[in-house]
Amino acid sequence: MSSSTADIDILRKNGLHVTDSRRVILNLFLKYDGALAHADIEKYSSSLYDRVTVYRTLQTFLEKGIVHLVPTVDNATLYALCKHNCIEGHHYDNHVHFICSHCNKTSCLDDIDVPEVKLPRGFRPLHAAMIISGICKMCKSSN
Amino acid sequence: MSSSTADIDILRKNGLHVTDSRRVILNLFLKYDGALAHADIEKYSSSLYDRVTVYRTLQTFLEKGIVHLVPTVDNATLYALCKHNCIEGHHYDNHVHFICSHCNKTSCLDDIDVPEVKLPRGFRPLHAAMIISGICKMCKSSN
DNA sequence: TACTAATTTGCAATAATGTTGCAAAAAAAA
DNA sequence: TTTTTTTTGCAACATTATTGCAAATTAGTA
Ligand SMILES: [Mn+2]
Ligand SMILES: [Mn+2]
Ligand SMILES: [Zn+2]
Ligand SMILES: [Zn+2]
Repeated sequence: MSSSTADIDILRKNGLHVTDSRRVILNLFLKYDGALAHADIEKYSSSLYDRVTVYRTLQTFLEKGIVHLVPTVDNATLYALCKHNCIEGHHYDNHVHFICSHCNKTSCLDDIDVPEVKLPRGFRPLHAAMIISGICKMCKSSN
Repeated sequence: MSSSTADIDILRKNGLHVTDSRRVILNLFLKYDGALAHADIEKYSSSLYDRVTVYRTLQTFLEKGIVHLVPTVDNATLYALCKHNCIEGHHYDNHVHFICSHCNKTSCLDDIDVPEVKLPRGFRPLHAAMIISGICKMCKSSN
């Protein structure tokens, strides 16, 4: 059985050294289709790595444009894979984020752009984020 | 000179005991037109009250519907006065929030509703939040 | 006003989350 | 294999927030 090297490719493409922790954490994102918190990563990676290593790995992924921060309403720090053409120093994350109040999963709706809004006179917008909560596809269909 | 009792009225109307800290903190919100963080309150109230008292006061105001939490992109906890008909246990805060990247002030755009968005099949929306960053009215006009 | 009951406050302890410096370990290059 | 560079783990520290409890304050009643 040949194991995939998609993770290695992504690390190499971004000029990062290939290390155990980076591979494991990146694979969590590749396998789980949704946003992950630091605590999730500690849990799913069986506490193999030091907290600080996890923080630093996420920070590195952020800087390289491998993941982006997900806006939240409850002050949690969430990370999700960038699926567009984010590069070092600049993210292109203007999609809507959805959080399910049933399963608590936060998803990137990568194909739904944040809509334009007409602001009061004098306000100049530069960036917009949108968070929609409700019941997700999976939870709705499993009823 | 007769000092206003708007703050006392609000506290009474919400069935809260009238105390020094509650009056001072509520007046900060009434005078400052924007969102405040816990640290702002400690600063502007001249550190008169214990941190814990400030936390508990904000929590009480939240529960009564006197203030609402403001969504942020940088995981800061911000509070702003409810200007609509929020009541104990239920907020009606579906307006857009604007954060100025110049003066850093966060404003409630109370008259701008969060727009509807067409979601992928299967997602059922219950609530939506929107945060727009850019240059605010004051900063733009003072150039 | 004085008294009483209920609520609120301040303090100390504790928790959760995140950051920094530095030596040891690991990865990449030579 | 050896050397150089990067990454990791650990300890210490910082910030933000929560809890229990006794003292102080508020509101209602006599
Ligand atoms: Mn996203
Ligand atoms: Mn608001
Ligand atoms: Zn769900
Ligand atoms: Zn401004």
